[in-house]
Amino acid sequence: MESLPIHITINPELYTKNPESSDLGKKIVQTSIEMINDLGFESFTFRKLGVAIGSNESSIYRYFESKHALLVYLINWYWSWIEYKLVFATTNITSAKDKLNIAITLFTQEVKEDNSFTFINEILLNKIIISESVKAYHTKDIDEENKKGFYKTYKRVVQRVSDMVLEINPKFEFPHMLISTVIEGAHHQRYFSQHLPSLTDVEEGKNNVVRFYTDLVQKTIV
Amino acid sequence: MESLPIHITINPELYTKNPESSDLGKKIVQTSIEMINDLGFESFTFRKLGVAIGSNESSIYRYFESKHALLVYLINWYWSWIEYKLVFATTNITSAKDKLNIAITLFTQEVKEDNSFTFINEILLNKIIISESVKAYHTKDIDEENKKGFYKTYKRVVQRVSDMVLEINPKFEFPHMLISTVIEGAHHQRYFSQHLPSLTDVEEGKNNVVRFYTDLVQKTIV
DNA sequence: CTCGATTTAATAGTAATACTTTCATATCTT
DNA sequence: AAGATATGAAAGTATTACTATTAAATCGAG
Repeated sequence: MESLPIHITINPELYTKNPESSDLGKKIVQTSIEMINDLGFESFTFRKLGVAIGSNESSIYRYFESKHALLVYLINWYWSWIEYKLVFATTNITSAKDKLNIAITLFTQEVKEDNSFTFINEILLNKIIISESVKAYHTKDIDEENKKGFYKTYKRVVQRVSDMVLEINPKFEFPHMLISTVIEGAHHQRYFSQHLPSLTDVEEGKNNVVRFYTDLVQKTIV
Repeated sequence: MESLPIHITINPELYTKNPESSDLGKKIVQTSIEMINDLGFESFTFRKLGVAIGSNESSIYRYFESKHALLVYLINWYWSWIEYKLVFATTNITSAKDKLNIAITLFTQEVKEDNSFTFINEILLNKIIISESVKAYHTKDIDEENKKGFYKTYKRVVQRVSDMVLEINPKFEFPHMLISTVIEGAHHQRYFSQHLPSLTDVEEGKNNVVRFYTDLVQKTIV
């Protein structure tokens, strides 16, 4: 699975010029991931990115109209990638319970390998999702952006897994709540384990996040 | 309970000058809550607040060193208030299960009344917690601020309720994860229900958030 | 290989933000 | 009434998040 030369297509509304269409574009995305990780989203600027890649600020603006737009692009890329992994990993598996467990693991485990079939480092991107993604959708423009389809990929992933829940228990009332709780919850737990450890029970090498949410889902949907 | 003239004390590290010590200070806090709700945290500025209260920007800086500091103050006020309600509502209740249910309800229900024993509107403050609180602790300075005790109140509330979980099932491995998942999850669900409804199953007047999390906790800790 | 189109770079500029500083004035305290 | 403290007014700074203009480099088609 990991080495297939797949290609992730991103909704053209999410960029001004497709960053995949040029070396500069790829460099922008690739380096922005590193810099957002290092500096945090607030301290990251297009000016600094320009300096880092030896390119001009104004050139970056031809690809993304703002750093917010770039973050939204990255988030969409991430969810497209997760969706691909999800579909691939659950194809030909008949048991709904097995499929659901695969999905929960995918959402809650730490990303530890960069498949490098693209210019995007998935380990770092996962870290950005954990630390910065809430900033993308907690803005005053959320409704407008949602209308434009900026969060479609994420919503589609939640829908797919909610359907698995309903396959197991068609009477379960809150499948979307459950799945979005697991996804956002797992991100928070990873963040807390680094910065506010007394809010969590994560222990090195014990896979607690995956175990906790897997168990929680199984018990809740009965 | 609601009409007791209680007083909430805030850690002095969280302000430069105590806003409760003057009319101006109270007006700053009171009006900032309204403005953050109206404008969102990003568009809210001390300059705008100064205009709104007919006071000078520089005077506001004498109370809070930045708008981030003000947000952290508000969050702490909120958690102190919740802690008070929690302790009050669970005193003299012997059943650990009952206590836990009271706590979960407190965390997940919408705040609908402003007790107005203070200058703070708790309905609006709850909305700020839902929409903006993640911005307070998703910053590069989190570790430093955590060391200074900025998030102590929140952590103490989580600890109290984790202890209730352990009272019911002393072998449960992940009490902190469970409680922080419920708290953050409930905030997300409220936010999603307004802005990204396909990520949730909230319905008007059906109390779904409370029901979902109450049920989830009961099943998970067994 | 060259002409025209496209892409990128360089430079400058703008409005707003998030403060800081200084000094004057008002108010409150004893 | 004097001194201390709180607030206001005004100006200033560095940075941000862009936009605009023009020139240079590069690329692709005939």
